[in-house]
Amino acid sequence: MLKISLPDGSVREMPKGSTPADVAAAIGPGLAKAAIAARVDGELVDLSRPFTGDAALALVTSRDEAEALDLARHDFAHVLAEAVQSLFPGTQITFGPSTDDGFYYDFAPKGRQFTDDDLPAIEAEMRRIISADKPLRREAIERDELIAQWRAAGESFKAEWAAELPQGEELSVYHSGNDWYDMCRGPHLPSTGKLDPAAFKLTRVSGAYWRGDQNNAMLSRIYGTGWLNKKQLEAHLVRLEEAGKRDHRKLGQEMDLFHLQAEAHGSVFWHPNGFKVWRELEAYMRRAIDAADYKEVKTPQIMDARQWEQSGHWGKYRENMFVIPDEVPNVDDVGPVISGEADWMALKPMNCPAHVLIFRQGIKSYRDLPLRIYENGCCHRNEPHGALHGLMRVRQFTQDDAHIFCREDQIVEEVRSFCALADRVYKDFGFTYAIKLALRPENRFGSEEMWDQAETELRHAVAAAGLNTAEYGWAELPGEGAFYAPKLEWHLTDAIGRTWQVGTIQSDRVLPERLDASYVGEDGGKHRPVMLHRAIFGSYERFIGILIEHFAGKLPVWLAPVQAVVAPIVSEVDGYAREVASQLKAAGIRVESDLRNEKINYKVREHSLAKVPHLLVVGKREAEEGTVAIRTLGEERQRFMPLAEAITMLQGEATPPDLRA
RNA sequence: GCCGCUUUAGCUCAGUCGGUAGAGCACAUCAUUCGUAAUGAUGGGGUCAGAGGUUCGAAUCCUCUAAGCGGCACCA
Repeated sequence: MLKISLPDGSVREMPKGSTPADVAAAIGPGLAKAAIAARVDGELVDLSRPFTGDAALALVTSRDEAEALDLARHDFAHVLAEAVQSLFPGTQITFGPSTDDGFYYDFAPKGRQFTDDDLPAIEAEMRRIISADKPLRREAIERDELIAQWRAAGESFKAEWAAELPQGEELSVYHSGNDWYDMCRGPHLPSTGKLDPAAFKLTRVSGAYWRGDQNNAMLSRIYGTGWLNKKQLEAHLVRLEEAGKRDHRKLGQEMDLFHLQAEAHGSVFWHPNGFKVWRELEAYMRRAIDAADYKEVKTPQIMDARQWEQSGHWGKYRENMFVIPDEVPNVDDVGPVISGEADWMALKPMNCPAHVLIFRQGIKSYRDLPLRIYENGCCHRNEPHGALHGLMRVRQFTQDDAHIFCREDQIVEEVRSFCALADRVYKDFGFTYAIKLALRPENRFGSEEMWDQAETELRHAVAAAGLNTAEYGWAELPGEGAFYAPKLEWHLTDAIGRTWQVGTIQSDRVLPERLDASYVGEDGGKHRPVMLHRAIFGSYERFIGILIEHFAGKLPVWLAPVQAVVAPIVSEVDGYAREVASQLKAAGIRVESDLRNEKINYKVREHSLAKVPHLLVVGKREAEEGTVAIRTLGEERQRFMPLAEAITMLQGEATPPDLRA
């Protein structure tokens, strides 16, 4: 007999060969029905997996939501694969995991790729398989035998994969009924009928490279979202819809902030409203860097290719650079082809080399360090076309970029104080964040010792700032550093839980070396400074995009392009409305007046949709009393107050957070 | 760059079987002076993304190009 201990401390004796399902049945029919998997000695396994000895057992039911969701999504992926192979014979299966909100499966289709139009039929077939309540049965199988089976079945991707698993390893396949199986580690639900046929939806198709490598075959990926029940699915679809309403591209158009067009694709046309937000951010950042003893500079947009060669960008980054010939073209030659030998220039993709060139002017002493050089640096990068996305990924952008030149022994303190500065900034905008350390990538400059040292310093600095904790989502990301330095990364969490990588600080010894930056030390000798690359917003474009989505367009008053609109009810009080507007303007409020011959309902609607924070309505009563009726965005009530009081209130709200008492 | 889809008025979109382009909003003019999410009437506005092809005839079918969207890959 086996001794099976349960979470409540009790122990059950079970015959050899029995399974978690047998224990569930022994406890009661209700539990037997509710159980979907088992945790045996901490490991999640099938209900039908026989015990191999005495064990601690915890039965998993749909109340264990995290496990249940993952199991269900994994099963949905299998059902999807089975459905596709049944509808499209000859399609090869490859790989299909669960995701944060559902699942996907990658197929190598026969003939053509799948399209959205295929989804309804596949969904219907999936529902049929679920309704058929097919038992999911695990079978252990020896590796070479499975490879032979996959080859015989024409499943070359599966065979390739199995062939890379260790020789002689026992693998497992899961059978769905008697007519379909897939290689899988498991575990799975006992049968397809445990899935709710109304709790999933196929959402889109896309291409995906086999094993994520663009040199490999392009597969056809089908995405779905999957849940435990219909209610959860519907709640998820509502969340998607809400997220769609925050889309900065849509809000940017509605609020007349900016536009993009084909003739300058990947570059932003900032409209007057959008640029007001930009200017407010720029002013905020200037106050921050002035207070932190940075020196602001402005450097050339275009530099000679030889300079980029020396910095290493020509070798490592040229694919992403806009390169132009350095010659005055003969007017007659200016046509589709520019021929002849040309020296090359390139638009800067980064500001760092230019900042080193400023550092190099004149002799620097150790007394000058740390020297913090800041620039609102406009960079151009020729990004892969498929990567462009609204304000989030553009080809021309402006970074809040700075480079701190310092001695080795100043690194930890500089990084620590940067952490404090970044913390202050993100809190001013209402974000929480996580910090990650991106470690050396494969494609890199510099020695192993240098990377060891740089990575260790950043770890120390984060520890000194007390940020290497779970609270700050501390994690290390192997292989994700820049080609010249490891990076600390700040990942913001927005109002609906999405994360955005914005800020970074990187400790770099490569560029000072390549561009021969040096300072005179206390010993009178020449020394190499370390260069810390750092940004907080990342880029103005992207940061504004994130702000728009975070606030769903309802920017805080200090950032709102138009902070208040004065709207008279009858034209008789236009004069008073003008007076109100002019007093607000004199008080530094970004105000507009809406004197159009429209009903107040119309004006309320229009300015609400435009997300103006405060609408100041004035009628005969207000004009007589010298008051205003304030309607604040998102509220239906009105507040009546004397004009002077309203001005004080608006001034308070319009004060940037760093200037508040 | 790769896979799929899309592109019609300033915006959102309709346009059947290939027969010569429509709505709402916006805009303009006129009327209306109104108390918190759309006042009414009238009017102007289109090389149907671009190029080529099939056809008596193309927004519609085919090819190419460009851009956009969703992913993949990329992301200092």
